[in-house]
Parts: sequence; structure tokens; C-alpha cells
Amino acid sequence: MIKLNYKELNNNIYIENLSCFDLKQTLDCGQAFRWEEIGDNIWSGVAFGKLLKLEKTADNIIILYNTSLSDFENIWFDYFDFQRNYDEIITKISQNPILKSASEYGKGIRVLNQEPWETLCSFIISQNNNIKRIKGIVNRLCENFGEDKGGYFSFPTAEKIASLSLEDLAVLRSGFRAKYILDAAKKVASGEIDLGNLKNMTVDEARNELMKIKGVGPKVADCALLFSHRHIEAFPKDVWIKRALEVLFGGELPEEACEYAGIVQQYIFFYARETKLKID
DNA sequence: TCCCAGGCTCTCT
DNA sequence: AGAGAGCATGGG
Repeated sequence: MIKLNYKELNNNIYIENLSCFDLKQTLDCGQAFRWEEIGDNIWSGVAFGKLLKLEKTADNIIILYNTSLSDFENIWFDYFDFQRNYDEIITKISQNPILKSASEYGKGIRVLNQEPWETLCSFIISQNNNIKRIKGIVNRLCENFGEDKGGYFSFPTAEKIASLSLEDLAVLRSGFRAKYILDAAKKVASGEIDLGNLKNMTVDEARNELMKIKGVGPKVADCALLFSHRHIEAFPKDVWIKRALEVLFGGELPEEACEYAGIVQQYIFFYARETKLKID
């Protein structure tokens, strides 16, 4: 546990002396698709049906604008994983020299705790796709089927999507993924799959549960488990990670990293993409 | 033009 | 159980 130094003033939340939190690294590293940079170290996004603008100042103060104390403590504190001591994790994995440099590279990344349905749906869309186009599809999903909150849109519920047809989803231009989105929505809306219960299962149980959905394999399932169900031992293996594991470790993640596999995965993913790691 | 993108399903051995 | 084609769409 870590003690967070924060206060509310004029309906803004101010956080001081927070380490390991870079906005770009956290919000633009491919774990979430609804954040955009609207100014120098100022980001805007929607989560849990709420619009948030936040800034990191030059003297390391984090400001959450137009945010009540209760929204901060009930939503954003957990969303940004503020309770977790990343310094401690980095220290531990830094016994390994490669993990040391990878974590130095991406030490501003925090693994978000996002909404389960949004995360599952977003990573279904992510398969065999690129981040720019994923964001486009997610935006169209929200604009067409989310709730208009006055200037921005919430992520549509599984119930809403489940009530639609494949033809309705054509506006997304999501290609072959539309039928997977629909299948996921129906299984979640009907209660056949209880997303809220996944955090109480082991990773293997939870992964098997999610893989009952058409279009959800091990990678998409692990992303959902890592980015919205606090299973930080989940380790999504995409093309980048597979490449990086080969080049950096000869194929397998070092033993000392397994306890924090998901967080380490983010460091490696970030490191691999930033350095455009290539085989040979 | 061709290739690829935070994979998965289906089919064929 | 392992390999390989096909998949929708759009950017480089």
C-alpha cells in the first residue's frame, strides 16, 4: 500500500509527489483507446460514463479537473491504479538487467483498471488490427450506440449492443469482428458470462470463461483480464511481445518477473515498440 | 500495388 | 495438436 497525497480544491483534485505516472505512457500505450492529448501534458478521455480532463504539471502535480472527491475516491483512484507501489515492483524486477532497462524506459506506465465490458469489447476489436483503426472503431461504437452525455458519449452497454443486428453494426466498419462483438454482447447481457465475477476466479478459470465468446482467444482474454479485472499475473502475448521475448530472453519471461507479469508485459511492449525491436 | 496491423476460427493433416 | 489459409478494413 502507498499513501497518496491528494486534496480537493475548487472542484479539482490535486495529487502531489506521485511517482511512476506519465500520462502519455499510461494513456497512449495501447491499453485504452478513448484518451487523447489535448494540450501539453493535458489529456481528455471518457471512462465509467464520465468525461475527465487531467494534467501533469512541470513540477509533478497531477490535476483532475472538475472532479469531486467522491468521484476521485470511488472511480479514478482505482482506475489509475494509484494504490499500487510501482517503485517497489520496478526495484524487484530490476534484478534482471534487461527488465531494469525496459522498466526504466516505461516507468511512467500504470496498468489501468477499466470497465470490464468496454475492455473486453475493445480488445475483441483490436485483433489483427492497428491502434489507430481500433480507436476509430471504438469512437464510432460510442457515437452511434453510446449514451449522449452532452458533448461526449459513454461506451454502449452490452445490453444495448445485444439488441442490435449485424446490419446495425455495419456503421462501425469493423469487418469480421462485428459478429464477435455481437456474440460477446449477447453472452454478457444474458448473464451467461458474468464479467463481474472474473476477478474472483483464477486466471486460467477466467480465461476459459472469456474464451466461450466467439472471437476471444488467449490474447484478447488476457488483455481483458489484465486491463479490467486486476489479474496482473495475466500476460497477453501479441506479435510484439513474442518478438521481444525471443530477442530479449530467448522465448520465456524470467522467473522473477512472473508475479507481476502483466505489468512487466507493459514495460516490454512499450520498450519493444519504442525501440522498434526486430528479429535479427 | 502489396503488406501489415496488440488474433481467431476453421480446416486439414 | 500443430500448421496454414482466410478474414474486413484502412494506412503506409
